[in-house]
Amino acid sequence: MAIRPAEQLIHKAAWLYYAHGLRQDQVASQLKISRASVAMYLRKARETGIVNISTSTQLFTDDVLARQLEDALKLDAVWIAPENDYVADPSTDIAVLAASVFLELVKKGDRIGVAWGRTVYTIADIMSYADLQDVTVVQLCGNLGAPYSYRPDQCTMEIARRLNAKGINFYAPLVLTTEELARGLRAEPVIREQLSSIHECDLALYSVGTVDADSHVVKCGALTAEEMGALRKAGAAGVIAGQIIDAEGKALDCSYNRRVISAELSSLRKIEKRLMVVQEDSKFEPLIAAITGGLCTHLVVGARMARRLLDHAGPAAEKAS
Amino acid sequence: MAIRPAEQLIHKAAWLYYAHGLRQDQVASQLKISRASVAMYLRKARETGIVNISTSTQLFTDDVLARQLEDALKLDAVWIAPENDYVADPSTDIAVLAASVFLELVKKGDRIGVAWGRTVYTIADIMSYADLQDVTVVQLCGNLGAPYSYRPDQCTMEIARRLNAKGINFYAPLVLTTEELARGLRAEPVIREQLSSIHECDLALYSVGTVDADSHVVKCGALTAEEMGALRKAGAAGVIAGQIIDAEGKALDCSYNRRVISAELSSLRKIEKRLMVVQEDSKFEPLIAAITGGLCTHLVVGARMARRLLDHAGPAAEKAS
DNA sequence: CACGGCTCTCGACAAAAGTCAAACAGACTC
DNA sequence: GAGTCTGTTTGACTTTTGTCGAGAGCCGTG
Repeated sequence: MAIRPAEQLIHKAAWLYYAHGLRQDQVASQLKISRASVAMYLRKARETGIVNISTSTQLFTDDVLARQLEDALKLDAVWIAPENDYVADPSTDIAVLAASVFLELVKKGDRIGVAWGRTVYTIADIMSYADLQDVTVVQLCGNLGAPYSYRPDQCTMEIARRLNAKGINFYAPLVLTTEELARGLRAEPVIREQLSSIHECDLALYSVGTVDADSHVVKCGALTAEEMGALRKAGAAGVIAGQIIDAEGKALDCSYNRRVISAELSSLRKIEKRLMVVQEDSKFEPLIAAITGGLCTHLVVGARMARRLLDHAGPAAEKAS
Repeated sequence: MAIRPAEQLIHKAAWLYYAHGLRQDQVASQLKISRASVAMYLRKARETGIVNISTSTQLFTDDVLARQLEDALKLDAVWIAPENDYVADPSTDIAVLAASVFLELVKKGDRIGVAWGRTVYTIADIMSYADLQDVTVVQLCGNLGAPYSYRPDQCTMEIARRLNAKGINFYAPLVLTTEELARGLRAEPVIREQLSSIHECDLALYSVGTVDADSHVVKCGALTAEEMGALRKAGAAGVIAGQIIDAEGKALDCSYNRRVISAELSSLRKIEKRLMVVQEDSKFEPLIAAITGGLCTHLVVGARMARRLLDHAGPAAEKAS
């Protein structure tokens, strides 16, 4: 397959069509090919990120609510997806917004840490393609062996593919059976190096998980529902990158956390931009915990959740002032 | 006119169409308006920069020639527009390319210095709209009083308008009749401040002018053809932001330069990214002078000019190594 | 309160873009 | 050297989008 001429043609077609504003038939005659081919090239150009079509996410930050939340929660930026409005599925809207925001935050040369979960995978799945140079996407936590559809490595690789970036996977299980084994594995040079380089990321993308029987970590088998119940009694408030956090956003002192291979929360906090995306209303408490723990600087939520957060933070803020 | 709801609708339409990928009729039914209105909103969204369509300029840097030039001339980046190829007017192609490159180089929060001339105005004119926040566009040199079509303030304002940025004009003439008056004016706090803040720019956009009777500065009446002839004999090699430079790219020691109100070359050199765009083949010597003087880090030229530059620099580079 | 002048909106038509099956061209295998 | 497989190109067709003039709503003004 002659890859070069094809690539060139795609670039030229995209250039003439999008930058010069020619029509497809004009491009076709310039390039001496059929218009149908031009249409195909243009589709490829869009799919591979040679052309970038992005909408301003301004609309969602212009919102007064977003500004109030930024102040109340001391966050760098908040985006709020309108809910029960004109879009069929509100949670899709949040993911679409999150994908746009994410793409807006990524810069050339960045190193990006990606966690996992349904939310992250949904974002990856609808994210448009881009052609960022020198971007590296790293996995923030260990893997699940099971054939589970939102596996950490899948999330990482899919996002890397979309950005035309390098994806670095984490070849270790998320959770091990004994603390000793986990300690040993963390000490392995390969793993050690990867874990210690996480704080060098410029941007992190994650969501937060609940700590009930429906929790992601339970459904994927990392914990049983009973174990989760016990952890909950012990103060578990949420899940970040596979780790259990308490209401203060600190790693819970428990056997499970000691058996997990994942980025340390302190490393995560060193990442400049921490983009947290929450789709479900049920994640209110976990989200509060994550924010309290400083695990989030940029936030994408739905309107209902935003109002709840403000109701929660508002009184506290008033008290403080 | 209710400006708010209209703006909101444009945003929503753009969002549903470009981010969610709905069809226009679907957007129309969601928003409960006619499809024709949706089409109109989308056009407005594109025209105001609410949506951004940008093509990768990769194609033009991938060129071997561009790489060779970068090395030979010690430039940060070079883009080469293919000439006598498939596009009708090669100089338009250079301007289109320059506009894309320019938009790619601009970041949020940047301060941009803009000079003037036909090239700069052409670029401004075909540049697509963008919605950058907190961008400031400043004029690099004084103004022409005459109703001339590529006036410095017009260049600045047009680019500011396209970027949805703040434009800061320079309310002083480009050239005065006496050196004394120029000194006095430069000492004025308003002017002084503006001149001294130029080195804080993150990006500069300019071209270079010739020093013959056809020169821009002659045509707009800043200099007579005779004066220009004399300056040429005295070593003038090009014009940058209204100032005459010699073959070394230094400001020529002459009365004219002392009567000009413009950014000092040393300030220009402090700007991190100096994007120089040259359309005409006749500007070879002036361009060499500008590059020699370190007034250019990013360059956009046509293929013919690129080859001439390489022929010129190539032997010298070989001699050096 | 009727009158231009203004913009916004809509329906209908024309133009442009997307899609598909079939033909085709290379590369590789046997 | 024929056969197969994969990926590209094309013409014909369908769907989607752009545009234009007519009409509707909305102000300030006389």
